[in-house]
Order: sequence, then structure tokens, then C-alpha cells
Amino acid sequence: MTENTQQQHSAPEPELPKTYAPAEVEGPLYERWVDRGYFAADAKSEKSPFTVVIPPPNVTGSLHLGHAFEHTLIDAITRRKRMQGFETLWQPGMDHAGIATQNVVERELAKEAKSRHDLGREAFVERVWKWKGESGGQISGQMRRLGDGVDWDRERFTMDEGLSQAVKTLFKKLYDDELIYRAERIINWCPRCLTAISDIEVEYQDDDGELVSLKYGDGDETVVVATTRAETMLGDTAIAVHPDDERYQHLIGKLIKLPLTDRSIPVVGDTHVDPEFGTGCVKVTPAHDPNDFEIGQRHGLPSIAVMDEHAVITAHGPFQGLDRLEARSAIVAALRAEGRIVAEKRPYTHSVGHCSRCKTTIEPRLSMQWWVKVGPLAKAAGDAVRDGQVKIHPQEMEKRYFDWVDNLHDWCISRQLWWGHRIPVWYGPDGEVVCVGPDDEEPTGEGWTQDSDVLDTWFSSGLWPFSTLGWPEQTESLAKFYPNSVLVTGYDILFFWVARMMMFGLYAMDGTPPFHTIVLHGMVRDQFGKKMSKSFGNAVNPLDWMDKYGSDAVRFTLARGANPGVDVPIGEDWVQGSRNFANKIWNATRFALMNGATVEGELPPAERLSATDRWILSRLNAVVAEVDAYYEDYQFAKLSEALFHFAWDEVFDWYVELTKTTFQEGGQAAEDTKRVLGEVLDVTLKLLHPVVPFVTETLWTTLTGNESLVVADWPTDSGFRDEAAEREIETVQQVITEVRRFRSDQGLQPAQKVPARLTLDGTQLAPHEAAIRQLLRLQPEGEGFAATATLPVSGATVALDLSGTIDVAAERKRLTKDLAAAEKEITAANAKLGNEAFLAKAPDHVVDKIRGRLTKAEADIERIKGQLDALPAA
RNA sequence: GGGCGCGUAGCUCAGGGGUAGAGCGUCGCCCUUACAAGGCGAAUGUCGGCGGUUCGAAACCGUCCGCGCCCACCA
Repeated sequence: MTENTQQQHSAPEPELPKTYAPAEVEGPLYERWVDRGYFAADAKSEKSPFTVVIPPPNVTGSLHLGHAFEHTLIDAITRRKRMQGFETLWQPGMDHAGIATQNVVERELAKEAKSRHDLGREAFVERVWKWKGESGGQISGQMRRLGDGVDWDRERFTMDEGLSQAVKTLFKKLYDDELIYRAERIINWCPRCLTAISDIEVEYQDDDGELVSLKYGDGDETVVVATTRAETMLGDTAIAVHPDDERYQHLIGKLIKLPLTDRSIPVVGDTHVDPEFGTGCVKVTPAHDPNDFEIGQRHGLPSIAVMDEHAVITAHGPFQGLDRLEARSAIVAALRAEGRIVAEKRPYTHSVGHCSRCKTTIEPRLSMQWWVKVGPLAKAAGDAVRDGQVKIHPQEMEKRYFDWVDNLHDWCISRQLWWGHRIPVWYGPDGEVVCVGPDDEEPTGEGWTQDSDVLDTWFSSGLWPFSTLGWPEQTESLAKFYPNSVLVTGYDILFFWVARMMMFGLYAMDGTPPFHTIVLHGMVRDQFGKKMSKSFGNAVNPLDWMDKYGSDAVRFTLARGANPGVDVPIGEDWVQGSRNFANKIWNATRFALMNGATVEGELPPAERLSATDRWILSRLNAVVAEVDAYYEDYQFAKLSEALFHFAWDEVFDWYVELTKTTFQEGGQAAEDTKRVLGEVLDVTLKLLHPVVPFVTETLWTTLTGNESLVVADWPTDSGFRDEAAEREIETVQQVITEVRRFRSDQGLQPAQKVPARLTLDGTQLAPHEAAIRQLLRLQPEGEGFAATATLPVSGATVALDLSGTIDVAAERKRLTKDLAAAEKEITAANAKLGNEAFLAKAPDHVVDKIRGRLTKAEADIERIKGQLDALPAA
């Protein structure tokens, strides 16, 4: 099909099929682009670089509409930059997604009734690699289908050799700078994934629980504490009260009997306790609560762990072996039996942390982990935005960014997983700890073992903007393409990914931020604004829509909804609408080709052109400027909307219709219009190409005979404007619209020819008589013409002979309505103009506008009254 | 608890001190030789409520109601 169109270009009347069939065109076009190397970025190029990295999709799956959305934006940005002459790199790749991928493969194993422990670490990791090999191809296939102009030769994976070197290098550097350390702290533990996770990997949600108040101690020395996690009381090592709380002053330092155990625990005074809250007494479990851990540290309390990694009670006694929830009710029951439950609140809604990967309730747990000391890194990451080196779009998101980087706790980076970058630290037989850099020998010999943990997956993706370019090697690509130009990603990973890239980029690249601009887009939602999810059943596979309506349609719909930073709803109807638009472009170009539109030769001089041609060229250049400005501001919805309306309303409806008369009349004017129409389509297709690459490529190569739109020059505003022509055509449009309305109200069928006398002499409409007659199906007046309806519009007169068939009632109704509107207008305008305060304070242009409205309304009234008088009696 | 944002046509959303906009949907006429995936015409809104600022408020300010999101060591 594509081959066909190429050949047909030389034919005198190229014939494109009547309907655009995207599915036949898109695949071959994409492969041709790749084969020709359009998307390959050359580090040796003289051109200025423009770099964007893909937010690496997880290998765990396939692309969803969110990816399609993100890729549309990135592809549009990079396609335009490529056309503008930049050496453009869109860096592709995927993320190993440690915990997510390990979970997927573990689930697969579970189907075979195996666990990863049955395989052992090495075999398991091998199995994940195998799985990655099978799954990764799916994603690149989808990206090709979408039309992503990525440099496939540079595709990277966060676990490949080079990126592993980068990870080791950065780890070592941070370690040597004492920005990475190992410490025992309370961490967020997922008892299902069996690993620590970082603070942001915990999702809080309100869960129903039970708040019980427990009486500790005996006799006079009792306190009441409240808890939602009664099972942790087995690990209590103190009671805390506010040091100034007079109620409990006497107890500070005393020992209180801990129920269900044979232990007694001290009462300590700590300012963390809010005396206003509850009883003002807090049970302290340093091994299972972050606050309690802090209190424990301050008072030198012991930490007693009472649960294992599966959240099963390990403390000796009747509760040993119970799961935390079983233990909770068992312990409450036991305490109740002892009469120690003094109050219960059930349900008690409180915020509970869940593992963002598997939704299991997090168990805070004391554990030895590796940490990044984020203080200095986060400070730099914040400053780079504060001092304007890096801009965030939309700007409202900056506040969120600052809130986070300015209040960041140290980052727990070790994971008790097998899939990921192994922590490059070795422990010797005599307690030696050695961090092994990328060029160092790994320690060998008796008793040396490597740390068994792997790094948080975001550690390696934090290096993505430079690790993909070969860092730590000082490659040509790194020199050419770092820093990246723009980062386009969802606001949902601002902290996970963007902030981490900022920290690592600034740190590793000597203060050069990884990108200058951060563009945050929203999330794709369904047509009712609901979040898309598999469980809710409203998730859509973008491939289905692409097969049905074409990638262009999906892309255009997404771009059109892309208002900065806000979520974008999408429904199948809208994709259909975009498909219709693509088809409209197709047919308009088909019309142009059939009528000899050309891009050959210079544009005719403006003096020679008709007002119609000058009008559309004026509008065209204005739209070029408008679209460019929107692109610079990442306003995808606006630019798509502007192009949609310009193309459809102005070019395809008005201009194309107006050219028909010109083409019929022939002569120099027709020749000129062929060139102008060619120009308008040439530029319009170029402007549309970044968003709808396929249909525009097919049409443009046919129209121009050139190789490809992908490497064509991006249009620039020639500066040509002709306001007089714009006003003139607006008037023509008004006349035609007005008479059409009349025709419609009169029940005249669109095709019905009506004899008419046009009195246009001395008005700017005179040159457009033929076009007006054609568009309105107005015949020459001929013999025995009798005007039965006269429409004075814009200083001219259109008199129609309806041969006595005029629907007087309908026309009277229409005119009466118009009259009422005009009278209302006059009242409103007079009210304004009679208001002295308004005249004194309103700016001139507003007053002029109102005066203009008044004048027009007065003229309208005269006209309408005349028309009403002229109507035959009903 | 703190922060951010949003409530505009049936639906999804733009707009933003000077007579209310788009897409989809609805109604009517039409297969007018680029396109019925189309053309032409039409209808539809006290711009969440109440106050205030202003000559003028849907827009700015305050407040209330409703919704969403982010952050937080709410025992």
C-alpha cells in the first residue's frame, strides 16, 4: 500500500483509497523509519543535542494506556526537535523492577508448587533472566506499534553489564564519601515479600482496627495505655509519659508489671508523648515501632523482638507460633480474662501502612540495613530547582517536590531479594567490611562472603540519565547527550524516580543536573474520570484500540487530553473521533491531490494572490507560531486543539470549499491556489506529524514526493499576516452562514438550487460572488426573477426567489428571534454606555467594543424590521 | 493534622475581570462528484452556595458545602 502511493505520485491523478486504513500503513512505515536510521542518535554529530530518556517500563509486563500517553508526549517532543534539526536521542530501555519482577516469577514458580528457595539463588536469578527475555520483547513490539522514535541500538536494561558497572561505581563513591552506611533501625518490613522497603513504598490507607486500652501494673501503680497492635505488648520495654505530666510524675523511674509476662518495665519521661492524647501514657516497643525505637534510644531501653520475618510471634509462651492477627485477638482475650481491658473502640479507623507491591500490612521491624544519607544529596536536588537550573512543569508541582526533598529521611536501599544489583560489600572472617568498586578485585579466601541483599530498584533507575550513556566511562555519548534536555514522566513517580535522579545526577556528574526541564503528566483514566484498573474492569489494552482505529487516533486522543499535570480521561468514542479526524486529513489531502495541489516552486507573490489565499496563509503562519509556543510550554492539549480546529474548520471546511470555485474557473488564479493549497497542506501535515506521525507521513510523501516527513524541516512562521484578508473572509463566512441558516429554516434541501440576485458591488464581497453562489447553491437570477426574500448582510444584499414557496411563519419566527436578540443587545449596550462610572473607568478598547456592538445591533434591527415588513402576509 | 487541586452544557474537560467554549452525545435536513469515519443547520448552562472587592465577577478575595490527590512517627 505504501509502495503503491509512492509509485502513484508520478501519476497525473494520484488515487488514494477513499477511506484511510491505518492498520495497513502503520507497521511498514515504522519499520522503514527504523531501517533508514532516522531515530539513531549520532554522538559525533555537529548538530545540537536533544535528549530524552524513556521512563523505563518494568519488564514485568506490557504497556498500558499510561505508557501510550507518556510515549505520545515524548515522541511528539522528540519528533519536533528532530525536525528542527537537533541531534535527537530518545533513549529506550527497561527497568528490572526488582521486587515486582521477583514477585511475578515467584508466582509462576508457585504454580509449579515451588518456591525460590527450592531453586536456590543462582537458578532463580537465571529463571528471572529467562522470563525477562520472553517478556521484554512484548514491550518493544508495543512501542513500535505506537510509533516511538527511539534509538533501538541504544536500548538498555537496568541490569545489563554497563549499568551494573555504573551502580557499583556510584555505590562505591557514596560509600567512600560516607553517604552510604549500614545501620540497625526500624524499617518497613513486608512479611509477604520478606524484605525491607523504603518509606515511599509504603501506601497508607484507613483500615478498621480496634483500639484497646490496657491496664498495666498492679495496686496503686497502674497506668492505662492504648494500642491497636496489642500483640506488640509482649515486646514492651517501658511506659512513656510526658516528663511534665503531673499525673504521672511520681511514677517516672518506677517499675510497672507487664501483664502476661514475668517482666516489669520502667516508666520513662519523654517529650514525644502528648499528654493530651488518650491517657497520656504510651507503651514502648522499641523493636516494633519507629517512635518507640527513638524513645528506646533516648533512654537506653532494650529492644525485644517478638515476631519473626513472617510476622509470627516468636516470644516464648502461649502465643508463640501465632500469626500477628491471631496473636492480637488471643492477647486481647487473655488480657480481658485478667480484667485488664478498660476500654475498647471498635471499629477504630486508623491509617495503616501496606506494601505497595503486594498490599500486605507492613510490620515495622528492627533490622540491619543499608542506607543512603540523603541530607546533602537532597539539599542539592532542592537547590537545583530553587535556583532555576531545573524547571518543573506545571509549576504547582514544585511545592510538592520541595516538601519532599526538604523533609527526607535517610533512604533504606537494601532489599532481602535475589533479583537486583547485589550490594557490592564483602565481609571478612574477622569482621572486615570491604566495599568493592568496579575495578577492585572481589575478596577471596576463607570466610569472605558478599552481602546477600540487593539494592532498591530505584537506586539503579536513579542513574538512568547517565548510566544509559556509558557512565562511568567518559564516552562520546555521555559528553554529547548529558545532561538530558527534558524529562517527561508521571507525577506519581516524582519522588520515587525524579527526585532520586536529581540527587544522583547532581552528585555523580559534578553538580550538573540530569535535565533542565521536568514535565509531569497526569494519569490516564476512563471516560468517566475513574482510575483504570484491571480489578475494576475498565482497563484498556492500547493495542486493541490501535488495531481498531490506528495508532494515530490513540495518540491524538491522548495528546488532546494532555493538560499539564492533570489526569487525562479517555474513552473509545473519543478515539473514534480522532480516527475520524485522521480520515478527514486523508480525504482533504486526497482532494488536494486530485486538484493538482503542489509544493513545487516559490509561493506566488502576495499581491497576486486572492484574498482567500492570503487569508489562509495568514492564518497558517499564525497557527505555526501558536503551535510552537504551545510546544515550548508543553501544552499538548492546546496545541492539539489548535491544530484540530485549524485543520478541520478553517482549512478543510472553509478554504477547501472556497478553492473549488477557483479551480473550476481555472487560469492563473487556479494555478496560484494550487500552490497555496499545497503549501497549506505541507505545513499543516508537518505541524501534525509529531502527534499523528503515520497518516501525515503517508500523505506528505505522496504530496511532496519527498523521502520522509520524519526528517523534514519543521515549519517556521514566515511572519506573513494579512488582517484585511482575514476580515474579508470572515465577512464572506458570515454571509454564507447567515444565508445557510435562512435556507435551513426555510426547509430548503441543501442541494436545491435557488435563483438569487446578489447585490455586492462596492462591498468587499464582490470578488467572492462566484464562491458565495456555489456554496449557497444560488443560481443566476434568470428570467422572471422575483425576490421573495431579501437578506441584507454586511452591507450587501442577497435576494432569493423562492417562487412563492417561502415559509412565512418560519421566517417570521426566525426574524423575530433575531430581533429580540438585537434588542436585548441594545438594552445591554445602552446600559453600559449610559453608566458614567463605566465610561470613566473602562479601558477604551472595551468601550469601543460596546459601541461597535450597539452600532451593529441597531443596523441589525433596521435590517430585520425591513425583512419582516417585506414578508408576505401569512 | 498539614499541603495542593478541583466543582463550567447530558458526559469528559478547556477558559478566565468586559455579551459563556470544545469534543462526544442530542434534534432537524441532506449520500451536494475529497470525506456519511461526511456536510449544513439547531437546541442545551442562575459557570457548587452565600457574602465581599469592582463601573462590571464564571473569573479576584473571604466563607461554607461537595470531590480528588499528596504528605505526616494520629500511641
